[in-house]
Amino acid sequence: MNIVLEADGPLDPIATLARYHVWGDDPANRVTSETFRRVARVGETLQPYEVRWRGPVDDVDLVVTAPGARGRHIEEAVTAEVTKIFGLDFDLASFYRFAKGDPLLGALVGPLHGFRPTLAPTGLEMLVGLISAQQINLAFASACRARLVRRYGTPVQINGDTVYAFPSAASLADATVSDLREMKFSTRKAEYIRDVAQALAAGDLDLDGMRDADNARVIEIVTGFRGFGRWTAEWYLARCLGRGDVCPAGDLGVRRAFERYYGRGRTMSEDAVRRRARPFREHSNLAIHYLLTAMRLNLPATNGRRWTRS
DNA sequence: AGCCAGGCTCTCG
DNA sequence: CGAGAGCATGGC
Repeated sequence: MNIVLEADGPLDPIATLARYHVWGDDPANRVTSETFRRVARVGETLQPYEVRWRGPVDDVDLVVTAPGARGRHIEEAVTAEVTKIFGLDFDLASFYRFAKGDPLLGALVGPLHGFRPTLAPTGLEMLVGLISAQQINLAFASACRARLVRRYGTPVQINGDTVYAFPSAASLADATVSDLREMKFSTRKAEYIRDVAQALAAGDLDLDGMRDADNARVIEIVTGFRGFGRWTAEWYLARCLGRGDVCPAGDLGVRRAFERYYGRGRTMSEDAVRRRARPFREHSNLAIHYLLTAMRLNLPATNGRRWTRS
């Protein structure tokens, strides 16, 4: 099976996929300088696929090959995953117009032209990633998550590479706390992962149904589970559901980025970040991802001009 | 050595 | 309620 997806607006695949390796390799999302490889879980079927890209940043085609794929629902599932992973549904043109009105964002969008946030293809993968990342440094979080993928996922070969299908809810629901502890999760995190997997397997948590719920309702549902606070729920909204009007202001990285770019190096409280982000409105998600990426790449706070409060 | 890392829960006062 | 301890491990 061979699918070509056209990006609507600019797309820089390397910058977009960087999150899958900068804090450690992800066995479920394999990135090279020319390819992205993953396994889609479609019912009982494990469908490996490879994505390559061609053309300039402003006119990129994604070429998806899925060896052995049969059936329309497999093709639709793979297309849906690629759309999320490459952030194809984000409206960059609209964001770039908005950014021009904010001198600071305006200076950052040039160097990051075509960068898009990746969206997690499945809710379970997002939630497990978020639990992994709570409180600890991202390299350690990535290592824990990778150990979990290798232990509970399923290895699949594609073009000489081994990619792991992310574990199913059922397999994580059967995991014991002591098994998960071996992945270096804390006892509590092990319980959170097992519990949310059991809720999914039992149908007590309907992640698909949350697509139609408003932000407040999603936060209410997610934070109803032990181990899931506002930070987790807001990142879920931003990086899984792709909601534009979300700012995880309590996030350490987000706060540091705001302190550097909007706080002149002075510390900002979560509430201060939330207030400063309010004018971003439906562009909040893209704005914070551009700020976080600018921070990671150590881009200067201004473009030779000084930002002044109006 | 000790403190911090993209949090959250639980326990006290 | 608000503050503070505890969690697990690795890097500095």
